[in-house]
Amino acid sequence: MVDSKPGGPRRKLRARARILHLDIDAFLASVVQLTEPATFGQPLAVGTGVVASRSYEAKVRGVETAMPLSEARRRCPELIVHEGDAALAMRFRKRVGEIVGRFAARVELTSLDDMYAELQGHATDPIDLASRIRAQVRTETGLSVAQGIGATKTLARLATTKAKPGGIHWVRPGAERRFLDPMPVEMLPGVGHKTAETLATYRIRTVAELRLVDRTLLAETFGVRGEELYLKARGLPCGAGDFVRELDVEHGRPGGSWGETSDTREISRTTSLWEATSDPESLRAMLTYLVDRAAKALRERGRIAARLDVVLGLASGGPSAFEARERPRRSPTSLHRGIALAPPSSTTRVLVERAIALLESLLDEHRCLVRLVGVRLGRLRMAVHGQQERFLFAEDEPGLDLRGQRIDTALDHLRARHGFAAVLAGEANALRGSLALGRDGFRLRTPSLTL
DNA sequence: TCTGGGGTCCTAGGACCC
DNA sequence: TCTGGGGTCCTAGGACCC
Repeated sequence: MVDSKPGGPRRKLRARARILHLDIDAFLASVVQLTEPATFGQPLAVGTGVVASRSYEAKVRGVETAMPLSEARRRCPELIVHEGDAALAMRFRKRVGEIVGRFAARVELTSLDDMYAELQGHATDPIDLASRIRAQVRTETGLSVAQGIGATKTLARLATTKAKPGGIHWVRPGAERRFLDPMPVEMLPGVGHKTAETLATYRIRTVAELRLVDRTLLAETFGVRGEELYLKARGLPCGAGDFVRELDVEHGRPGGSWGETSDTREISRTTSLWEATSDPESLRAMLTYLVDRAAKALRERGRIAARLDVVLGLASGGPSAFEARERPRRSPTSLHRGIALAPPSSTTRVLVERAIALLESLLDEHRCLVRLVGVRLGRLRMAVHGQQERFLFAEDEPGLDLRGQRIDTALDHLRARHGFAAVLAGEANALRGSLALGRDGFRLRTPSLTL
């Protein structure tokens, strides 16, 4: 490549690229503390089963994220446990995104509580810019943020971990290796439990040690990820994923400067059940509800799905003792079945029908106690607008449900005005009575994370 | 201490076609 | 009647992230 030589255009680009990573401190817990004054200043954990987020006061008492709540309570008996509210959190997140968008060329919202921004040029001191962002977020939302600045996303994100809570850390050009070298390898994004374990067998524990490993050896051992490790250990950008991505114009502010990424690959909705069950009727009801929610999210993003997967999480024991005796093998903890959708669809009625068929086939083959139900819509593509679709396909095209589409359009409008619960899809109505129903839908097991 | 939900990306093996 | 190889798509599963 021409531009790979020293001093070439790519090198210049890299030197100039400046990415800011922003992470909202103790996000879900902070949202609760800001909206429920009684919890302010108290040790607070948000989550169901495990800690999704905890306040500073809980942290200093030894409560950590991802820790089972039982353990958290043991360490901190006065802990207040809150279910959280995903919809409310999303509104806070959106406001933070808007604020950052005033200061940056573009913003990419990556997860619930963090985002990347691309800073323009060298005109402004990045520390000064980050300070202004922090002050503005504090003023307008009450939230505290930590920020990292670096030449790549990886560097910016690692800088943020140094800045927590509430601080700002800039990895200046030229200081990358000094910054990375002492870190344990598992701090590099992409190095999880398994990879760290494998590296440890080679006595590789820090980034400095990782940097001594031959490039081809890494590639042979870890494949594509090995190549990425080589680059990340040097603070070099690895692929398009290390630059701030394009925005979703439709889903973000029209013509605006921030949004979610435009290339969403899949949309899934999953929930644990309040009680494990093998009752096909209640499983169908819950799956119908989840497909309806996922389909709505799909349409909001102007997408259709060419793939649908159903997942069942099994209660301990997996298949029944009877089945285990018949076919002695390690019992699976989950069952999964998927199908390609041709033509692709975003129609609730079509998607529900397919999902239920998959569920039925799983239940026919396995006798099991189910504790978790989920649906995933994948292979997403841009939707063709309804009007055009009518010209492109005949009314009787199999799998294309024009009546269903009209129903969805009406449904989406109705729900935009009166809330999701205004109408429920077919079998989902069976959940009435057994689950609390609010304006935005049923209260599922984990309200802090389920939309 | 034994557990949440929503994502991304990679790989392996099989089906199928030319 | 038996024999090749490559490309592509599909499915299932796993590692990893916050």
